[in-house]
Amino acid sequence: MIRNQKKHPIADPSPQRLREALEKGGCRFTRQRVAVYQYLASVESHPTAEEVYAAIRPEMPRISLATVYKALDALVVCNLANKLTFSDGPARYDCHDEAHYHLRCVKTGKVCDLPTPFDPDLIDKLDPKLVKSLGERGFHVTGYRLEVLGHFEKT
Amino acid sequence: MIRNQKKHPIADPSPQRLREALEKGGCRFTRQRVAVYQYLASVESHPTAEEVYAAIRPEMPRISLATVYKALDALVVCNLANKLTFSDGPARYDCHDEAHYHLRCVKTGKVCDLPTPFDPDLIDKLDPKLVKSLGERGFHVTGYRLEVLGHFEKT
DNA sequence: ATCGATGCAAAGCGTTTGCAGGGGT
DNA sequence: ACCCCTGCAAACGCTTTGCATCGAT
Repeated sequence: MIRNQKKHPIADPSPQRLREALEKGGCRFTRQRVAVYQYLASVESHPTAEEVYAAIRPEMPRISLATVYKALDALVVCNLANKLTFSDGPARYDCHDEAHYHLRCVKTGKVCDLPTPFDPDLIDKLDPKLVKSLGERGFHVTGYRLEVLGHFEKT
Repeated sequence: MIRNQKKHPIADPSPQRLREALEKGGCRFTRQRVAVYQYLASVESHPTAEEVYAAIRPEMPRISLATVYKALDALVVCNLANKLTFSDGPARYDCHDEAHYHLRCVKTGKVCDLPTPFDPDLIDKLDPKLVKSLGERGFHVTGYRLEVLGHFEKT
């Protein structure tokens, strides 16, 4: 049984909750992180760091792309966001509260969520001994990630 | 049912078969591609382009890294190899015929194969209507990827 | 006051591309 | 002879880093 499958209890974009979660993770509460987090919470898509940067700049013109990367890292560390990283192209981020599967277009790199219910025990169903045997070797399984790959018929 | 889940019918490193597969894919048969392919077929690991380059250089000192990348691309195009891309770190290649799952350490980014048998029909088992309903929307599913995530107990 | 975070620029890494010359068909 | 492939170097895209300053605690 996989415990601690990534969940994101705080999809609420309110700064108070963000503050608590950042502090719990040992990170400071800053304007830049509020902006990044609120943007992430406001969109359905899974934006890249560049897209977050472009979206935030109009209201915060002096923010740097490096800061966006660092803010996104902080959110991931504090378990406020996911970094989706097993594809070509730039990493994408989300801060939704339910674990879910993703659909990725191998031609454009775009990602969207699948409606399929997430099964926290899928790994055990695939291989009932796996998590235990990895544990015996010192590897602690915290979750898994599944992407369905394909493309739209027309080029 | 997912069709064309990556299979590699030609794991045989013989140049004759390589030649046929390259020609079928519209690619020329060259010494460099033979070297890359034979090295890939000779190892258990999933080497990076750099590793292939380093392994081949002693016997072919004038080969360039760019050529290794292009040769690997040609093998992938001709369905002779797989390209495995993970977020952190370089792409890795294999030319074995079995798809498999991966284990990734969220702290170090290291990836290794899992012994768990690959189930080509997993998506249908998770959600029997998904592939069909995506097809009706013009999305052609070609495969899926699954990574088990975690870390070693001690940092 | 402390020490992490910011913003800028520059470097880093893996990969791709432009081009002149070489090699497969 | 054709045109793809090679090898070199330079550029590329994404991300991280070094450093002086700023700002949250």
